[in-house]
Amino acid sequence: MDTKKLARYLIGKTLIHDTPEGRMAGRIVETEAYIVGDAAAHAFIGRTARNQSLFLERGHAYVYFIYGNWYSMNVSAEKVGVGAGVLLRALEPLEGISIMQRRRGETSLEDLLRGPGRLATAMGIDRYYDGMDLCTKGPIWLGAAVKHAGPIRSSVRIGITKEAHRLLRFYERGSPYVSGPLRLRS
DNA sequence: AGTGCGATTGACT
DNA sequence: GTCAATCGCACTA
Repeated sequence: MDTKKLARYLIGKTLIHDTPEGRMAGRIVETEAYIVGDAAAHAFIGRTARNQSLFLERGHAYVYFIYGNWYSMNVSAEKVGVGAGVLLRALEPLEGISIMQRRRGETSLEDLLRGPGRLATAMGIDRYYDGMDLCTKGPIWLGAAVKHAGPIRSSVRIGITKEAHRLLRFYERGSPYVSGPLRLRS
């Protein structure tokens, strides 16, 4: 499975985080692929202290800090030594909603996990989780789909300038929990 | 040691 | 719709 396939595969799966406050879980409804040779990818410049988790075996967390305020989470996508990942851009709230709302403020269900920075804030994800294996049950992991996913559509990626034309963003069509402008949600 | 900028968000016009 | 905030990282010297 390559990075692009993983980005599609992850739609509908769940992200679960167990904390002392309780369990939080969300259903992945939007992803973006950052593939090998992609000038927009963090791994493009080669392995560094910051991005080394992208070079781990498929299924590990790469968490980075951006714009002085936000964290975003990726799933490493290729075999060891190859840098590529899938950015988690939006989740549908499933469990631990009151915990997440406490972290994010009094936001609607639709805005709670809509956007990479928002979902990381709500789920309590920071650099502590960087490098963790998401494929085995631990503090944070990826679970099976809880319901049948709707049709998956692709679009240009959001928030980047380099290689922005590539159709490497994937989302569940019609989901109210997807980020981005309306034309990129239907 | 200094510089420029980013896989975003929230506040404001 | 526009725009500032904010700081870690990569790069230059």
